[in-house]
Amino acid sequence: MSVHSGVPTSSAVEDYAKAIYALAAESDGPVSTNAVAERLGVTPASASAMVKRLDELGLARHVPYRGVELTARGSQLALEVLRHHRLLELYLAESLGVPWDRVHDEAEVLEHVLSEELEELIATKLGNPKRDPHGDPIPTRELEIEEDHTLSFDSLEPGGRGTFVRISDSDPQMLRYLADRGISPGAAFEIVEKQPFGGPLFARFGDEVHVIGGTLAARMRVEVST
Amino acid sequence: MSVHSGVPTSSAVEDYAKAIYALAAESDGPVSTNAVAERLGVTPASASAMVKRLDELGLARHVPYRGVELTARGSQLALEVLRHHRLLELYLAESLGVPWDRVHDEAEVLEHVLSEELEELIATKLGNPKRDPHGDPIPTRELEIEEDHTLSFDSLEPGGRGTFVRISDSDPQMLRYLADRGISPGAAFEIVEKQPFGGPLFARFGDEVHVIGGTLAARMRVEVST
DNA sequence: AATAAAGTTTAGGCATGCCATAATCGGGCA
DNA sequence: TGCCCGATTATGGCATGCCTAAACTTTATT
Repeated sequence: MSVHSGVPTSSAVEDYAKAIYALAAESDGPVSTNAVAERLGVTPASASAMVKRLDELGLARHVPYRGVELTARGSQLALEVLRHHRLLELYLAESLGVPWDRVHDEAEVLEHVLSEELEELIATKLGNPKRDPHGDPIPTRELEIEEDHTLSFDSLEPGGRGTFVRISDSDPQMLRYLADRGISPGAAFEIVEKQPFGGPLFARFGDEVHVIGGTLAARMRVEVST
Repeated sequence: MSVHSGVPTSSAVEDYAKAIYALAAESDGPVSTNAVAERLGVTPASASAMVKRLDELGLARHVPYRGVELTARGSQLALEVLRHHRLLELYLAESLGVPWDRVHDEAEVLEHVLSEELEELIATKLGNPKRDPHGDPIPTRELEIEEDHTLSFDSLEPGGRGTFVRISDSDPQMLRYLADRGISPGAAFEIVEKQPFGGPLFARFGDEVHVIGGTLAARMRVEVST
């Protein structure tokens, strides 16, 4: 049990704050209890109870049957944990050589336990980086985070060009799949073709044309060239 | 909740195993429930309940009114956690520059959360060290630990010579106190004088004679020169 | 508008792990 | 032998965090 902004928080509370933060970013407006439950792999009943607790702790505002929204303090907590998570991912990969697709799970555990002192030492050692190995932005010490102006890969149309920026870090298999094909954050591409009816995209990365569809295409975040 | 040797263990269980292991090493024979309670800062009632649980888990054998002893599995668990703890201490000090007297508290938390994979990477990075920064031996991957043939500093008599090996790692203030005076593990000394009635010892470390008594002298472990 | 489906919350339980109080046991001393 | 004190345990309580089942609200369909 640690304390952030005067609020006693457990791992569970931190995970809920993170989940609500992430869901709110994906589709703004209040977040449904069910969505939270699904994301965390608990039953809706459990989520409902915890959401109520976050409300009582002043971390969120919950209107029954309507959804949850984080308060300023709740967002702060989420960003604090996010900073821990992403710093740890980068650190584990760079300093300890943990494989790219394993860092997420390790960080998931350590993030709740990292002291401010260690956070600071790690950030300094890494040179206060702005992005983790998945390309996700790392909140600053002051908990400011770079705004996301990426699009999902599968929202692009033929002829579109851009740069692959990141992928949801909770999908190590996707990371490995792309890495195996030589596609990693920073890779430039051009959409060659798009199959209708939710079909895959054909995109040129360097010399090769790759076929990418399904959930993978939906989870890939890209920055379009103007 | 992790799993060691087929037994599901929580941080609490691991802490109890560690405590019993340490107490058994200090004075062999079965360990009293009360001693465990005191070491962990819980009431005897709580310790009694947990000791019973360790028994049920097959980690210890507890004979009411007689005391507790770890089983083979229990010792294994304790050594596993000890290995985590000491590797972490060394790693934090060496790779992240955490001050010598802070590493214990950080390691105390992280030891319960360290994955086998990370343990292995850290051990390799450190070159499979045999001792942590306090001079305590680190159990091997196979959980063998170097036998302790040290004596407590205050058991020595004038004329005795030896090497300061380590100090209980749960006393950062003692560590700092000694470090401030230029005394660290490996330092050779000779006992100059010993005050009677439990008084302090006068010992020469290098050129200087230091006066050391009380709990500090009792906690310092030394190796005597033959 | 009535009803069905989907989403949400409440009620009741279970396990962990801590505490305090109070009953009980065991060994030493008179 | 009997008594007392300290160690041990039993009992009941509290908080976290998860579950299932059942009740309830909202939204969609007919």
